[in-house]
Amino acid sequence: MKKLLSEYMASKNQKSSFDPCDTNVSFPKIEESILEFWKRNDVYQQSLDQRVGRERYVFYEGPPTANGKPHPGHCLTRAIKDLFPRYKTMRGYFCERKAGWDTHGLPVEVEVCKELGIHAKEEIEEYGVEPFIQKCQSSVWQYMQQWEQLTERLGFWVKLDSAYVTYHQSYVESVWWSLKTFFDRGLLYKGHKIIWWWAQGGTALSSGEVGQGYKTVKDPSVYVKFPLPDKENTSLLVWTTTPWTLPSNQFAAVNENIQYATVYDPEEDHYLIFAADLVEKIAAKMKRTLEVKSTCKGSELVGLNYQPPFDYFYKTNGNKTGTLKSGGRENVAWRITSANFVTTDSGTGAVHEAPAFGEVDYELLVSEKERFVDGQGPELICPVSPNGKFTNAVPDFEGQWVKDADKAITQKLKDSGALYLLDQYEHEYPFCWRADDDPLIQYPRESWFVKTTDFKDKMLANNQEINWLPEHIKNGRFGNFLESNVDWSLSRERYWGTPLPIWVCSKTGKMEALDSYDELIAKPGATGMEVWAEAKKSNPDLVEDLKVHKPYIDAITYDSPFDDNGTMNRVPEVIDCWYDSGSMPFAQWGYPHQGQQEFKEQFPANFISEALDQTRGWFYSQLAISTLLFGDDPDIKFPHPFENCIVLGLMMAEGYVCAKCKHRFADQVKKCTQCGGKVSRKTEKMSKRLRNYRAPNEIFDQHGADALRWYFFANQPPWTSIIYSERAIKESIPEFLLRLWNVYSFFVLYANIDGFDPSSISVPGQLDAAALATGNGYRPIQQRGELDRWLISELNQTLKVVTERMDNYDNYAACTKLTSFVDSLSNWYVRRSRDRFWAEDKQDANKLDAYWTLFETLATVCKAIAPFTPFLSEAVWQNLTKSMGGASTLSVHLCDYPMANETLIDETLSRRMSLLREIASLGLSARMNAKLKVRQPLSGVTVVLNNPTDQAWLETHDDLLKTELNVRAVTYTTDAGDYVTYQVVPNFKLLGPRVGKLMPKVKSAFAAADGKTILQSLSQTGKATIEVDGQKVELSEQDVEVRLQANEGWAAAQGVQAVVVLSTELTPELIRSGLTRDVVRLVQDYRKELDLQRTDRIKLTVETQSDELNQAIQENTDFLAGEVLAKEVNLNVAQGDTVERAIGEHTLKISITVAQE
RNA sequence: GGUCGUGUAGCUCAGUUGGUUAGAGCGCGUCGCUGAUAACGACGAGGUCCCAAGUUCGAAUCUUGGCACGACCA
Repeated sequence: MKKLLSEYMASKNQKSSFDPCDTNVSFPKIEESILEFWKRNDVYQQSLDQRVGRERYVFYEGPPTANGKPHPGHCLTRAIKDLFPRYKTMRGYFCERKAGWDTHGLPVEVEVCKELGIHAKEEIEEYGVEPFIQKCQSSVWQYMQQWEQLTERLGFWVKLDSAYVTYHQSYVESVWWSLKTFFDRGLLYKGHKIIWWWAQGGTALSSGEVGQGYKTVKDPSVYVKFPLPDKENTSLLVWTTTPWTLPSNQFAAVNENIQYATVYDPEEDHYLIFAADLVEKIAAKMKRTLEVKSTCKGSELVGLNYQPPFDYFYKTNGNKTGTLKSGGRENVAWRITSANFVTTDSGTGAVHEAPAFGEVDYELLVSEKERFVDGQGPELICPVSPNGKFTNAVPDFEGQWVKDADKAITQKLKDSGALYLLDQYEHEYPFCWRADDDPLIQYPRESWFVKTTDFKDKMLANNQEINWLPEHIKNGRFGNFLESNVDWSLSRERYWGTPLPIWVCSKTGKMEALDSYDELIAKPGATGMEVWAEAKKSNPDLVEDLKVHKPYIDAITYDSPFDDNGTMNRVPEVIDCWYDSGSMPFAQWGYPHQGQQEFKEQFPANFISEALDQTRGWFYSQLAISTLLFGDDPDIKFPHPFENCIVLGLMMAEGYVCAKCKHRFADQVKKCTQCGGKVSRKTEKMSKRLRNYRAPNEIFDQHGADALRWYFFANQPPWTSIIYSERAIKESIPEFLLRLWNVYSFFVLYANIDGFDPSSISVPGQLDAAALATGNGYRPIQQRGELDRWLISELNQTLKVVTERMDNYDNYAACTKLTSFVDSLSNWYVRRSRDRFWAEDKQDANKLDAYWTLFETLATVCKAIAPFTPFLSEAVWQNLTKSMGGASTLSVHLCDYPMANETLIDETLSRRMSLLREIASLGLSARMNAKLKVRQPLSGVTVVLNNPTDQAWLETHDDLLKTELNVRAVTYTTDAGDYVTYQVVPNFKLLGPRVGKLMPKVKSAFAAADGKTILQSLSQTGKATIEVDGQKVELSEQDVEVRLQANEGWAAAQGVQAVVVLSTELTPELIRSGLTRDVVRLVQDYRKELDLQRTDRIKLTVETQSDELNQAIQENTDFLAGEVLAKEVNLNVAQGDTVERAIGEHTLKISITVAQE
């Protein structure tokens, strides 16, 4: 029955259908050759070409910045971005994938500054904007090669050579077009914004930068009296930790809903108003007794005027009033207002407001301003210059750095009697991350804004139509962010960015926006183009795109259309680089100056995916720009510019940290190499600084791109945070990739031995069912054996689920299904079919069925996993189709995605087979429990089913169970007598709603009742009753569930559907049979020890004093000889090299000599 | 401080509209197989489903309040 390896060796010399495959597979090596194959045949392009004219599936690439090395997080993004376009392409869509690069912005400038060893803005100016920009432009491509390499190595199919680049002229002009549109529609305006300002460096810091520089510091904490003219001898007690902002005070804020107390301070003979909850605390600080005279709600204080502690502005404007929109007049400043951000957590419950130096303060000013008729409200007071020093508006402190002035200001408050209490306050305060000792200040700067708030409702409506994965992003993080939308602060006082395309008239200050370079230079009186021309002349390598950048674009001026003597100059700002990337839906085509057709066909995107950190980044910038630009167009429906968005989780690194010295290790170590401390596992944020992750290339080289991809796709839904651990990646290989590979190599091994030749198919193509049907010896599925039908049924069931899940962007569930199918394929189909592959007759129909079934399954699985693991599937496909000499589809990636043929899904068979597998598993479990190893044959098992429906079918599979369980007989019974107790439990789902509160009592009634009686009644009459509290509850068959309980004293195992009971009685004959198997095992071990070839035939001598063993071997000589390839078996005195072994109490000596052929 | 998310086995994670025996893989242990063989397979141990209260006949699942962690924002 078994085939000799020598035949296999011989078959190698014949023409074989498949290249033999190495069981010691190296996936990385295979992948390299597949990459080569794809490149040679331009397979990606072919996959597109064959879909031209089909419905499009539009993918937008969120542009990465290539000025840093790619890290594992980028692998995940790129893997997901590859998966769905590949899948959709196979499903028949036309899916072009244009790459893109984000190139502008502060991070690029910072990199260049680092390289130049400078950091302040002045230093950039000193170095020269022109060479600086040129450096930025080239620095952007610093790691380009690594990015392209990663992209290709990961198998991310994307058009790199036609990538869009945000600094390209066409891109910039497209962005200009959108800005001009906004400008012309009045959506672009200039306003103030309070930003974190590095005064010494003269630049703003982004929130990310600010976040890096927090330090714990002690600041003065001052409690200041703000006298209330309307209340005699009474002050509002106000608290601040920035005394330097007091000269700029404009309001005091209270919370309308907090209770405020008027307290009397006998030592000062003065009344103070502050939050009632804080009276004790402040009294304690002052070490005084404060008497509460009355309390009131904050709302009663709102509107009162006060005298600020400094009168630099108050003396001229203190009594200024303005007309309210609601009618009436009110003081424009130095008035108590309400603000709900005021709390009693610290301070006094009354907050000093200096709108110039606090973002919330500023918002308060803006909302105050809105209450007044235009032009009559409060104006911003800012007596500090951008260098952080007081101006002459505050003569007492003029020229002092504000933080230094804190002391003098506090002293002055003391002198004037305004200071009530001086304390210290410890808190976190931001410092410049580049100049450690420079505290940042909040400071107002002029900035250009996009009026996104006008479109809030439209953006929300647009958002509602987007399919977010995970769903909670829609109304959670992203929705909330939209709800609290503020106008987009667009401009940056920097150098390397898209210039804001607004030109101002030198005479009138009137402005216009332009949207192309050609339009600019064609303007009447346009001059300054020579600056670029000269730069280009002296360095012909300069890329043409730089001419639309600073400083060249700034050099160009033209005659003002607004005033005959005026000149138009560009405003100095560049724009936020997020605006660049958010414009890609149209700017990637240079729309509308060019690419109108492309835009029309590829807007909006069906699919995008980025990580969670893009919520306020690219996801928002795209949605905002798109909604503002196209939201009013009746022809463009929501959602746009993207329909489905997978929001990826953040990637964590697995590391090991020493508990003692905090030293970090990438690999697991037993003890800290630095201090010998205990090292424990820790997952934390990936960080370049900690170097707590392995470079992607190392993973590719050791485990391969498919391993990494499959790990990403199959181990968790993509939106959970993913731990990037080499260990985990490695461990996920055997479960799927290797298991599939083993099945495949098993197939190749035997197909070659038997000369199975699939090239008999007349038109192979994609090896679909119709093509296969023409093969030699191919029989329709229905005519094949049960195992084959079962496998094909499972296969189609799998395809059905996988396509359903993938259509819902659920790659995780799809992979789970594929994994379980490959498990069934390997551990049931192949395992149970092995002897068919070993069958003697090469033309045996049953054998050919096995080949065709496995071949079809492998080919189909190949196609099904192609989007997930493109390399492995290609490698298998190439070999499966090798013999067809080009008549089959060139690449698996040019195939259509396999769809389920539902007529081949046999649910009954599927159910039965899983029952059979369960019984086998129970049998093994019972053996384990009874400590009866599988090698020991048993006389039989008894299977007790709790539902006899499938018994007849099972009985036809006795042989299978006999082999699996090594028993001589299998019997089924429904009356298990002593083995089993029937337990009848209520069907809670059905009975629960019906009996309601009676349920617990029903439950105990069931427990008390005799299961057998109920079952009998049910099987005879179809119903039964059970008594609860004197009430009768009618039961139908659906109302109960039967459970079997294996009784004590039997070697039995119970499952959900059956109990399997072993016959444990061992006859001498059974024991001898088991002993023989033990001998086989020992001999095989010894063969291995002797390094014998698997094909070597031997002469075996066994010497033993045990009569029983002698008898066993004599009875089973043929079996023994067959198993160990022995030409002869002797029971003599062992000679030559012998080993002594024992089986239980039997000892034996074994000697082996290789038999000559 | 706010918002969002997460908390289930040693680890990484599933868990469908609430239904009473909570799953998978890895790891670990025991064993098997030795013609897929530097593989492979079976079985097993391991859980206060973060805590508490509530709703319900019934809660890992729903509600509320805590706690812890993470992210974003302030």
